[in-house]
Amino acid sequence: MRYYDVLLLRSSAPALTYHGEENLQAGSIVSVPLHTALKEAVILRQTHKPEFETASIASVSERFYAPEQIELAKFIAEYYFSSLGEAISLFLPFRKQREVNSEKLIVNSGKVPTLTDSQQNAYEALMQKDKALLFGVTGSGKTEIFIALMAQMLCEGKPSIFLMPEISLTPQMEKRLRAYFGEQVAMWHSKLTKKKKESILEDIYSGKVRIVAGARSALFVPLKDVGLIIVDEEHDDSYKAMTRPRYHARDVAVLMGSRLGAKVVLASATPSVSTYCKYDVVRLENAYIQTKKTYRFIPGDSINTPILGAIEKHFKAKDQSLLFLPTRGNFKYLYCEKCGKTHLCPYCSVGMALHRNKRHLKCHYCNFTEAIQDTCTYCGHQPLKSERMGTAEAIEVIENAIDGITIEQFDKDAITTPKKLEQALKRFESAQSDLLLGTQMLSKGHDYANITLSVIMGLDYILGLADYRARERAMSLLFQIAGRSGRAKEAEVVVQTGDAEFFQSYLEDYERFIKDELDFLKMAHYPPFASLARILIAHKDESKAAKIVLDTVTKLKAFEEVQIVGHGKAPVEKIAGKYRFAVLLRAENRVPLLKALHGVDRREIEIDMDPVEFS
DNA sequence: ATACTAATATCA
DNA sequence: GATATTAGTATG
Repeated sequence: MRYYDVLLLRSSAPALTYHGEENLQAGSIVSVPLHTALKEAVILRQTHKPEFETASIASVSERFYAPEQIELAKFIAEYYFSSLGEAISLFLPFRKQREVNSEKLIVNSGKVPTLTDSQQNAYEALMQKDKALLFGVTGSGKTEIFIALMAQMLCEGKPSIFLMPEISLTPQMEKRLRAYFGEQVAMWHSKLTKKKKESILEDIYSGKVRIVAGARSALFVPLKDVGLIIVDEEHDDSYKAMTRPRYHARDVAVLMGSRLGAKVVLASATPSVSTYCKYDVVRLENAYIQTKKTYRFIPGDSINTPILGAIEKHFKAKDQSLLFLPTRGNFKYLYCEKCGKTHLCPYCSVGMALHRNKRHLKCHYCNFTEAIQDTCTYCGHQPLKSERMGTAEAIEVIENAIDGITIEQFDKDAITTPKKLEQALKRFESAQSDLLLGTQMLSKGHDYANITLSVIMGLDYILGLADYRARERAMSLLFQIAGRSGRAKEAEVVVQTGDAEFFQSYLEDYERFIKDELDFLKMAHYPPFASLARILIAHKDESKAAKIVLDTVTKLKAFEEVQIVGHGKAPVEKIAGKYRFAVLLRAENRVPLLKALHGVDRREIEIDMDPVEFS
């Protein structure tokens, strides 16, 4: 009889011991009885007979996790503070080879995109490196480079993984990939039906599918001998998982690349400051002649005369426009109408959130609390404002002001399905609507060839968020949205902000912004010059939650290298009857931070390593 | 994670 | 005193 430590899939339980007759390898997927039901589990290791009675393994699946998958899961579990069972469950297992390789011919449609000189240069530079950041503006032709790289990998007999944010809303990438790789491409995301997933897995196992493109979960498909992992739009926060394991797909992709010997290409027109700092940069010069863009900066925080005037002018000229408005978050911030600046925490350089019911301002990092301010610290203007407009209101205001204009609402409320997305885009492309008005969704993926006017509102709001990357987020958004327009025609970009100077100074050079921002982050001790972790506590009993916080903080105080930036009630104090608390930690190096956190009792807390969300 | 067990609250 | 609800903990 053999004894095995097994991990229950999707469970936070520790490894449990079962027995069986068969000689099983680590990674084998089995079915084991627990209490009354059978559960899926993975063999972790063989072990000796324990003191207690063991139950017998019920059955052995023909699927298994490869040793590399288990090793990666171990890293993820340790770094992101999940159980190993939860971490291994991210991966999709391999299947035992049924018969000897049938027809294992490497087929490519043969088509390869013709690269321009600058694309060719970038391609060659990327071929030289194990990992790199491909930095190129929207429309510089990154996709052709990706395709050329994937085609080259196929020639070498190696499959590729292509990650992009929000797959369900980007069907055009599928079209482009299919044009070159046909049936060898599969699109993968978590919302696929079980049946669809099984059919794709079948195609992966058989070797028919050799390129998997999709959202962050596509990183974990069972492709053998992966040669290339591309992370497109690498700056996008949706690569960070918000449920356990709270991994960052971009960072895991880099790790995976080095463990598996795969090339990793991170790409963006507005790369994250951290990525730019950490990896070699391959610049992609502009391939096409950009049409002229004229920027105009206007003050204010609502749909005012200059904005209405601009929209009306383009509408009258039978041209199309786009208007961006950030999604209204849960929190309000005090900002100055005149200079656009948000009232910041004196200790953390992030926006102080307005808690109106409590009649105070609070820093979501360190919990510093002060009275609601009335006067702008920067210019002395008063009073400070907090109300901002939403999409629905904006549409109403514009419809009332401009006779006969048709507005397409382009946000999470209106675009709920891929079908609705397609219809909305179709209406706009066929000029049935004049103005595309929406949120962040506008900045993702789609090009709007005929737009002659982009209006960008609410950047001051983004700038004022309780987030150390608020400036980066605002700047990236401006570049992303401005980049959507002016493809075919000359375009005007109207930017509403009280801090025109800040944005204006970087308009021609995102890279210069990154460099300046790195200086700021270094001074303020934020990533990539420090490591952050957030502890979340939720408990039905408020005093108990507070006690857990205190116990945790007390324990952490013993670690000199770990700074407790702040702790207290979470920005949203109660969700689903549970009182929430949060602790923000910082350390110059991640290792002591990880060490400290592995030392505290983790049963009643959740640890969010490298957090991107602070509210 | 989930099911079981102990502890505690609720009810007639 | 019996039963419902909740909290705590072991699961193999």
